[in-house]
Amino acid sequence: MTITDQLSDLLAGAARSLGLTPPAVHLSPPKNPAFGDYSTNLPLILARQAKKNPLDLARDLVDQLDPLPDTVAPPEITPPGFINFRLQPTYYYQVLQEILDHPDQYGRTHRGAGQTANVEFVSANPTGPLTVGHGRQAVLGDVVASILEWHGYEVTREYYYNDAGRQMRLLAASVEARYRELLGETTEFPEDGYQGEYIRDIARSVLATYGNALPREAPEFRREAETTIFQDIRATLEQLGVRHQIFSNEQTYYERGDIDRILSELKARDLIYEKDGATWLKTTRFGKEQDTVLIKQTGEPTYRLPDMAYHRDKFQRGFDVIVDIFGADHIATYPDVLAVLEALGMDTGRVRVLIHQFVTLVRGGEAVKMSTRKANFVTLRELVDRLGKDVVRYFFIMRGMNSHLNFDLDLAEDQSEKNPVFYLQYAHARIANILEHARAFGLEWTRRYDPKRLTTSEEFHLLKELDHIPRTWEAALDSLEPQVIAQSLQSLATAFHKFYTECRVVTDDQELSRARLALVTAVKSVLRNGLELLGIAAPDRM
RNA sequence: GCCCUUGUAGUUCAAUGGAUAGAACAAAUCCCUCCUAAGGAUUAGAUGUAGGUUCGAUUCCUACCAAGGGUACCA
Repeated sequence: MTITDQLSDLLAGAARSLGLTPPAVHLSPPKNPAFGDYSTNLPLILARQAKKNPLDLARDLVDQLDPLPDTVAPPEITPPGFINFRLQPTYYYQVLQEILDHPDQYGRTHRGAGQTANVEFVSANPTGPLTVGHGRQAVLGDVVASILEWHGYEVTREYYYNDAGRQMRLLAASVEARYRELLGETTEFPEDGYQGEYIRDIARSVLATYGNALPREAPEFRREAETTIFQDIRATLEQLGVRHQIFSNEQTYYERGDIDRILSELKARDLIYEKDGATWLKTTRFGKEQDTVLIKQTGEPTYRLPDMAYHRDKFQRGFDVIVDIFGADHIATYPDVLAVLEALGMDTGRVRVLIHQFVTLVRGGEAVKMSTRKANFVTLRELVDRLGKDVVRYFFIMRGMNSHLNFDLDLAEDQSEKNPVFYLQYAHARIANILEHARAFGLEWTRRYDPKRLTTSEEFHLLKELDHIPRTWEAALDSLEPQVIAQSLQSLATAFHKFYTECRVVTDDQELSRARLALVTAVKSVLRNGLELLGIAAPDRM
């Protein structure tokens, strides 16, 4: 039980003993250190209910707070009605000891212990290389998965793609057109075809492998395209440090009959009907303005139907948590899928849908519309090649998924040297260097140290940052917003760099040195854990 | 038209309804006989507009303006 939980309980108890019914008591570290270490607005919230002035109520509440843990100083009351708690040094020394005792447990909640989670992300159809835009989702999904793992979930990272629809046919037709061009035949390039240079490369490879006599619409065109492009996608993800355990595709659900099964169940529940030669889903039942086409006039389902089959499959595989990560273009479609699953009797409360906004690519001061078909994209591979995995990952993860990110290609390379990720890594490397330096002086951090030798404001600032880590990393589990982890590491690194300039670790005073070695050792493990969560290297040397 | 997301410093982004709105880059000025200056210190600089709710609003509500996405037989 954390100190804030204890204080919350005490405050709630105090409120009840005054005859009040308190809401969830909220304690948070105030921005201004003059207001103590943790602060609550409970008197302000309860003033109306108590029919009292908040300051008077605060005094009454404080009078009822008994007994406080001995690591907490007597609380202070400040206008307009906050109660501020200050923690004793012994509390922070305990935090330090806790980290040193269990460096890999600090900040874990085990809330997911014994549970499984599935995170579906990237899921780009194999029609072209991954773009910078996909990079955001790749990193977001990977770190969300890591956060779940950190808190005890057994996580499956999954990639789902459509391999049965119009896009893949168009891809095959584009390859075939380039193939026939190579043979000198006059062909028409398909309207809306894929225009990228990589299509010509695939056509050349088809020619080299299968010769010049492939019949019209030979399956080789598609197969070769899919295989080649998928290899490229997987290699790019690998470069970014993203690994999916499972690749699922739409075709499977046709073959297994799941699509037909969904259809007949929807029919049995009177949720579909025929009109104009198409099959419609009654999405108006779910509060939409219009019904939705499930099967086109051509007899081919839209992607929604296999999506439904795929999601039901994920339910049937028994995951406790199912996370779907989509770009903003899917915002209108996932409610249909969820509504259908609900209608078919599944508990959609297990599903967490995370929508991220798109990355706007800026070149020469102007926004570039990216399109795989028109081949005016910048590939993710190019980006990772040029900037490196850590810079690219950090760039995408340091911002909230709802921000409409601007990515300026002209600045990317300049900025990459100034990427804040180096600030974090440098803190880690500096500590590694201190430890090495200490060893050279015959000073090894052992379990023996006297925490009371830590007294300066820089040391306490660091200890307080360490103290904040668990609540921040737990908040990341609730919100599945990775940027709060990045922010917590930034604050920790800032506190460390400040400490570094003000406090020398390796000194003639062996006892002081040992205490500071203990402190930086703790900081180092938290930084390492945090960087690992983000999938970023924690180097010992830079 | 309607729906979703977003408008914060010159720029790119932060800020569970809290107290003095943070950081980075860009600009200006300092600090390496000292464990790595990829660092530290200092200066200047912002909540789109108009209302509302609240003890308190960047945060919640309404309208307007602007950007991105969606608006159903592309995914």
